Amino acid sequence: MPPRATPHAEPDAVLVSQDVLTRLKGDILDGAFAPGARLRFAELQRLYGAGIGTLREALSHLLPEGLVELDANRGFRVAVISAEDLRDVSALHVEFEQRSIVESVRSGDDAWEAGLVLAFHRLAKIERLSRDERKARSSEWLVAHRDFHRALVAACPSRWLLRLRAQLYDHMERYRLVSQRHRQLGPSKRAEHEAIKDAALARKAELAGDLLAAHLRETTETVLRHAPQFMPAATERGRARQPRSPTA
Amino acid sequence: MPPRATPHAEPDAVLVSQDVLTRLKGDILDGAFAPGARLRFAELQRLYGAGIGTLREALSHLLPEGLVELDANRGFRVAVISAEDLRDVSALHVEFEQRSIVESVRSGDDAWEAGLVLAFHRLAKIERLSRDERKARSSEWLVAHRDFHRALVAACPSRWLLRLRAQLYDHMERYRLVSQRHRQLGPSKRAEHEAIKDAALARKAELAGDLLAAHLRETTETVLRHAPQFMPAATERGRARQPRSPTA
DNA sequence: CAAGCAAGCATCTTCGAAAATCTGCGCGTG
DNA sequence: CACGCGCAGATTTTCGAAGATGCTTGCTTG
Repeated sequence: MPPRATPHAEPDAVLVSQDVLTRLKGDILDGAFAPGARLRFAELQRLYGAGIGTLREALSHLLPEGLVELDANRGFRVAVISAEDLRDVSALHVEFEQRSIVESVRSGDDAWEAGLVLAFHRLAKIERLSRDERKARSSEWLVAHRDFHRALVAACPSRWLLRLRAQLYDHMERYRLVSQRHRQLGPSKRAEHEAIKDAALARKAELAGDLLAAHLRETTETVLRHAPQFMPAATERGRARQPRSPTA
Repeated sequence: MPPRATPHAEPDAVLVSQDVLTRLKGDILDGAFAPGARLRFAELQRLYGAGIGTLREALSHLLPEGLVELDANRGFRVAVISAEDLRDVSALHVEFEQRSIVESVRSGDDAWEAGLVLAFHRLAKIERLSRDERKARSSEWLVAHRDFHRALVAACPSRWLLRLRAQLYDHMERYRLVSQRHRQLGPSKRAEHEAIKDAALARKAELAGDLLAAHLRETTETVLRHAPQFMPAATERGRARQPRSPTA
């Protein structure tokens, strides 16, 4: 599938580079750019309508996050994925989510509760829909899901824990989305989300942490179970050149 | 102190942007650019001899690492520091170092042992010197110290644990170096380093972890004890404009 | 025919000019 | 005198041309 770039989503992005960064990151996370694919400036320029310098800036931003890789004079590539990396990321991610939510529940105030209720409401509204409809509005679901999980841990007092959690969340999201391209949309996790939310609001920190951890582990298991389908298992180094796309 | 940029240190850096990145990061870590200071392109251009685009690329790289901050149309600033942030970073850093070294000791092979012995030797050679001499060769010590700590954990099988550890190490190093500008150079930690190395080579994973954690906690305590001296405690937002430097 | 070499092409990397934006100052006005 | 307005200078942001590098193809040679 030739990548089709996300349209401008946030007209409020003050900087072009920030807007490009957001869209590019989203397109890498949801697999519009396949893992390992080269990111050529000519194509990116066409897709995002930004200058080369601006694109380089956005890609440089993604470099330390581990979403793209750079080798000298050969340009940027989307970071590769592997079952091993997935297990590594997932183990740390589960742990960070758990620790974040425990601390968040313990120190959350009224504003946190309100934010959580709102985020859950938005997510539940989409998750109540039929599978087909959920699929059609998957990008909405993605944002709502992300916001819900962020709302759960938002009151965690450790900025660094949240920061690292966010990094790992991104990578897990990429694995989920890339794998989803090769299989059916799974069943809704509405009940699980609700249980976590209720535990959090009831201030049962440990319970919320355990539920969240189980929820995440299950997701990882699902992805791993389908891993061979979306990880072509060690194709030869460097990947075959992509067939020339249909052009404009 | 007007910042004086690090001279080209790695002639083997293939990309100008990578070279600039290395030097700029080093200069931020050791406080040549004070926390909160604005990073003006005119000045950076003069200091590093690189074009604006290249500088932007390097700064974009430092953005997700949390070493610089960006607000739209107002440019980049060195990330601010605070005792609260230091405690946050330190707690996670200690934990990550401990976990990394435990796993590293458990799965380290011959090559790891050799690397550790070598790194310790290099570090010890500098730490045996007198205080004055250590001060004179502080940049050498910095590299040796960094390499030693990296060698300790190098065999940890989790790439992500190592990656996050490295991020936190950088931030802790900045706190150490910025605080050191305002006080005497502390006593050598040679004995502690040796004890950690010996425990690691003796495959006493838990012991090595505990020693390392204690070593790091002590360092943080020292820095925190001197915090008021290098953290001017909430100067008014935006800081006074720096006096015009002597110019070229 | 295999290996080595060179030209041509594709692509990346660097750079600073031009446009956009912000900040500070001086002036006029209520 | 306080306040708002608008201009001038300072700074950031964007962009693509020009140079540098790597890859491929086709030719030459042993």
